[in-house]
Amino acid sequence: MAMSEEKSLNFIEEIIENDLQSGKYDSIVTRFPPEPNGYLHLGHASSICLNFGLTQKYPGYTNLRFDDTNPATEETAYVESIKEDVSWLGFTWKNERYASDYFDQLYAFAVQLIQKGLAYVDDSTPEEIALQKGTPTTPGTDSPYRNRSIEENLDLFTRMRNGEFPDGARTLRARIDMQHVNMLMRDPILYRIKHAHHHRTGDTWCIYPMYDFAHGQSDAIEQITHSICTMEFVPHRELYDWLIKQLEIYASRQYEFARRNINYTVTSKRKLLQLVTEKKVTGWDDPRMPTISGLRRRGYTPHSIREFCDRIGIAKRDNMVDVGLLEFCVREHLNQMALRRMVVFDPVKLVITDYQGEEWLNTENNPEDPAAGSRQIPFSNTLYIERDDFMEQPPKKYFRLAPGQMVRLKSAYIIRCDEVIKDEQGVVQEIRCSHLPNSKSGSDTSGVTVKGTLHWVSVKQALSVEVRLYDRLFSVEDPTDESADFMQYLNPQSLTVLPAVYAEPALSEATESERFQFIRKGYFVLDRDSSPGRLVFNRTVGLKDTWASATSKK
RNA sequence: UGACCCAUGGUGUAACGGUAGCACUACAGAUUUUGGUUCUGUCUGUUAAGGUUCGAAUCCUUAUGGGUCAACCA
Repeated sequence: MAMSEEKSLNFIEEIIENDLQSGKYDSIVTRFPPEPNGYLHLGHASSICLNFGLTQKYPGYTNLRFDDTNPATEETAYVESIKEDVSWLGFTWKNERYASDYFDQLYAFAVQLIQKGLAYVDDSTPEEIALQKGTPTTPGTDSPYRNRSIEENLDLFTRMRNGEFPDGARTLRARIDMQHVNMLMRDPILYRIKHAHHHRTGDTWCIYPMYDFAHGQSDAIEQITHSICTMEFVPHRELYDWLIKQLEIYASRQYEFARRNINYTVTSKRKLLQLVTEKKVTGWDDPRMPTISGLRRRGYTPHSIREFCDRIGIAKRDNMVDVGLLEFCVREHLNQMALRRMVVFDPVKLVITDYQGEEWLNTENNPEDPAAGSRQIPFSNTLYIERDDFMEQPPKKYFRLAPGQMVRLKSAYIIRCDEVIKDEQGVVQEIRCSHLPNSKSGSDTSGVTVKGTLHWVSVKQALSVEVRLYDRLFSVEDPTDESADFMQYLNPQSLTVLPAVYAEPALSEATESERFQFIRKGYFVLDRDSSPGRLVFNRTVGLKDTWASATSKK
């Protein structure tokens, strides 16, 4: 008998299982450490799902830590949005922490290093420091201030803290090795002077620790067992470990995985910010943005994003994930939960000449989920159907309406096209049909089978709503390709607004928490721009359309 | 002219010296009151050359290709 399938572990899970089995740890602690200088995006989702997922799978917990060591770029508004996004994705952090919580401790660590002769105050200018650094292929040179006495360093560092020097006048540097092959080990800057207001500590400080003197130390303070980051931090690991050793603090370990790249989009805070500031999108939560808030507004479900992160996995090699997988994940979830509704985007009038009056027909809300129940839809002899559901001269295998051809109207009757009314330009104005009275859905005794089923809306009860259709933001797979500025690859057709389409009346009660499938059209969600008299729907993703892809190929 | 990281179908990811598997995509077919869903099937892969071994995607060497490193950013 087949055992329950054993899911293979990613390399970080393997490390953790080894650590747990060897007794190195009884439980683990991870952290998600965003800098509050922008909104979270799909790349962060991967890290969130990894870090939080690990402590759901293994004993332990995950902290949310804001890496707020640069007051120039960070804001409380970003902190709030990050918390909202992590929660929305479905994760709960054990402790909410800030690197700025540790500024006193970090300062004490720096003093400790000075006392051990492992750090010094440098008066060099940024240009001089850059020169001293050397290049990856040539060794660096010592700063003339490298051999100051411990007393002088202590005095200068205190005065730096006391605000006696202007921005950039001095730095605190680790005293390691200017000849080191790893550039990061060439006396890295630990503290810089910045007379700036911090979103949490206000004006208490005018010196701020650099990433390398804050991140690992915060990990140690929180006793993070597995500090997971992306591959570009690999060279930092040596410095991370050096500081642990010299400071004699808790030995957190850093592990790196490759950042997930997704085609037809960008996931870099800098580029996303540029899209916002240059008004190429309406904001961080524009439904075309790969931000969590954008995806949320677009109608993505937290579950579908988690599923996506799970499927793309974690590894160390460069990658370019197909955005089609994200779309697959959301379709899969929405198919199970979305309420079906009928909406006609590009209407043409259809009259059933041998039908009188009106009736309300019963139809299921979701064929995948009987528990979703059913609703009533109004039917009459004057309807709207999609213009492209009719062709006067249909190609082969066209299952829709054509002169003399029969189709079923979803949840209603089978009809046959008898006559087409056109204007002087030859544009179809009205399609006249007759119906099979005994073909009513649920009680069909006609014995007739048809290949096509069309969605429709009764003209008299039709609701007018706005629909916004989104396409990928960029028209090339890799907009970050250096051969041109990424802005040049923006897809001019990324947004299509249909200000007035015709919807069945049940949609008037739509709420933002519901998801809809407009039958044969795609998945939609109510946008917050809606007002009582003016409903706006965002298309989350279209339905798979094998007919359209087959016909476009010809 | 250096150091470090990485290399499995079109894409993502497994195989831990012993049958190259899974998913997405694509393409067929069946079912279907959504050309959706579901079901079945098909195509496509270990960067290269040496070496170790009874046996190599896996270990070693070299080459090739991609990426990272010279912010008082994170």
